Amino acid sequence: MATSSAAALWYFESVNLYHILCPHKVKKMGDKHEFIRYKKDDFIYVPEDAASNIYLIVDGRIKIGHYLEDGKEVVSSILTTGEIFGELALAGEDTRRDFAQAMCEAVICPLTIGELQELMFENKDLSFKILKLIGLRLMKLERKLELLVFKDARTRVIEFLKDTAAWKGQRVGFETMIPTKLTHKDIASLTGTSRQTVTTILNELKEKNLINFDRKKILIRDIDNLK
Amino acid sequence: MATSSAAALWYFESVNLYHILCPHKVKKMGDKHEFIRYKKDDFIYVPEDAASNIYLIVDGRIKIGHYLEDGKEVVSSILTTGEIFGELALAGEDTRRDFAQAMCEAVICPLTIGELQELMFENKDLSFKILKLIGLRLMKLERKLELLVFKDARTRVIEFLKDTAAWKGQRVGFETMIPTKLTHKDIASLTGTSRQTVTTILNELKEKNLINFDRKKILIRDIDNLK
DNA sequence: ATAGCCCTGTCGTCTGCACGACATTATATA
DNA sequence: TATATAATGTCGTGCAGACGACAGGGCTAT
Repeated sequence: MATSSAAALWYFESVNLYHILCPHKVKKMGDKHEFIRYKKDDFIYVPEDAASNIYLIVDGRIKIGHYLEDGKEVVSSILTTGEIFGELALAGEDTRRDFAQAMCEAVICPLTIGELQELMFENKDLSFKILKLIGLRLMKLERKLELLVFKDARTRVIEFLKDTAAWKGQRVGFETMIPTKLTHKDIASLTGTSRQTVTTILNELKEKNLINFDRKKILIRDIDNLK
Repeated sequence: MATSSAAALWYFESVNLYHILCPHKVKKMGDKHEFIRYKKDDFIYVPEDAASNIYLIVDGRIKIGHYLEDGKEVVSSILTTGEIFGELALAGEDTRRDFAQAMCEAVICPLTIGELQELMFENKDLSFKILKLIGLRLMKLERKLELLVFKDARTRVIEFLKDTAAWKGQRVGFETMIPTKLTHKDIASLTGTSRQTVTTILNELKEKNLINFDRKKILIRDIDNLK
């Protein structure tokens, strides 16, 4: 179908700011190359914090999410090395509405929006890259919304697997291996389903020999025939 | 609650590009001020069209949405005078994934992304405004996602009424009047519920004297006590 | 006018899946 | 190596809300 073949590519595009930013930063700000190290479960920021930085993940896994009034945690994404978060600060967010938390030992490189805006003034290409970055986030979110609202739990989990496979998986022949420490609870939160449902669906897929998984990885037998 | 009082403002912020763009356009491009007139149900663009323009609504109401594989229409928003659409073209969208359709006679001012990028090169402020515009869309979408996924149908409809009231309503004393020709089906699509459910909820609220409505408007008695 | 169409209102029915409860098995920690 | 803690697997129950069906009311067009 046109929607998923023609349109598939944009979805996995990414804007690699890391390579653009870090050299600049080094050049411009001397060797003030700052890294911050976080321990497991440390928060990089929490709601109501001033949104004064964006962050590049140098190493580790970061969970982005927020809390509902009843205290329940909602995970909106889990990011790893090379990815960026907190970018809404650039688009005018003044105080954080979400939180960012290290899921393990992590190293983060922060950039103040001041610095970044300065860089953007000089480097028009960078401005467009950032615009693209945020636009991409918007498109992804639209897709997620559609998935969550119009598809049943099973489809949501499957699409999540496919997306993750395309994003982080290593393909060998027909099989795609996703190294991941995501728990069923994480997947549930990411797909807007309950933990039990995820367990059931995953086992059903394993049963049918469409996937296999253990606590360290998920293996998709044939990504094009997963449905 | 902190979430809805402190954070309420950003949500209704808008970036008025119209006033920034049109003068520029006039100055720069001579009097090549182009307007296109659409009749009811005309499409401004449809999926797979090249995404080469962004559009300012001069007059009329435009529906933005897309189609599911089964042909069902999903409305993502309904925009009116002064608002902008198609802005993802700026962020790297090459072909449209959604459609834009006139809901009545409408006048639209198109700008090619080429033109706009030129303007952005000269006018840094404009670049930031656009970044902000897209960032704002992103935040709105995040809110919508949360609403759709974690709230029940009743809350969704109520929040929709509140948002729309804040956005387009005219407040007189305690009452807020929303002039609108939205059908229950439209509201259903916008809130991710079924038409019947919308009808029922709206009538329940009318019953309780919290709102009143007919085919032309919705009247909210006391927006702060609507729940 | 009058025919046709879409909008609104109100039923039941049926189902996906959340959620609690619990057993079982891994993993972290002492 | 033992023990606490968290992750997984599998029930049953309950219910929000989608959906089909149909009836009446209001626009619109001819």
